[in-house]
Amino acid sequence: MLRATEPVGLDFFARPAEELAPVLLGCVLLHGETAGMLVETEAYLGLDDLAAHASRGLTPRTKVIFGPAGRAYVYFIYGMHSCLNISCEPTGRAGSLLVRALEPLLGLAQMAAWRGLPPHAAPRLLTSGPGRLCQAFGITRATHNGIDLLNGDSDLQLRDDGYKTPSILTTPRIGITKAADRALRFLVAGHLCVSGPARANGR
DNA sequence: GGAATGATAGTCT
DNA sequence: GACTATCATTCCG
Repeated sequence: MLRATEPVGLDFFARPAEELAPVLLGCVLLHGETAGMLVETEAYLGLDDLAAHASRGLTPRTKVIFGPAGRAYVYFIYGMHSCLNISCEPTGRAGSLLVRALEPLLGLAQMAAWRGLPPHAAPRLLTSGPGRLCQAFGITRATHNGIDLLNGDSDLQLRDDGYKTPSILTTPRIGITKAADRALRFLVAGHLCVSGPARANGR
């Protein structure tokens, strides 16, 4: 069932976000006893993408985006939520992917506990949304920002379980006001665990 | 089923 | 001092 064994290589990540985002659908995020498969991502580019944090240039907050690929960029938003990104592009160039939704695979009860939900809450409530999945995995800026997702010793890891996503849907990004017309959101068509309204997702 | 709203704190101007 | 890559709740139809 779960073949989450192969770490993903670094050179694989050192390319543009819009190219990498659809490819990472089907990869597995691993944190201790919990694991989830990526079913929805968004690409954020560099200086010419006004919706990206990195568009304002290098600041203390955005330094991970400009750093090496395959690192976790975790930021705190709206006073209460964390969001997880994966850095890409070679060092010195900005680019990242926002992880918007996962399909829970292992440790569902653990995720529910982190979310403050009953042990058998519906799986789609656990990780469908960037804020939700961070809460379910216990990911915060303080604990995970900047860590190497490709290192087998890391607390949080990204792996390739060889799953080929049958059908990928592309839509504009969600929750932004600038550059909102660019189709840089990628999701597994019709998947139960993607965020947003069902009709727009082929469900 | 869908729209509106409030909570709440880090970051940058 | 304004803004924000969100979520849960509360309405309304």
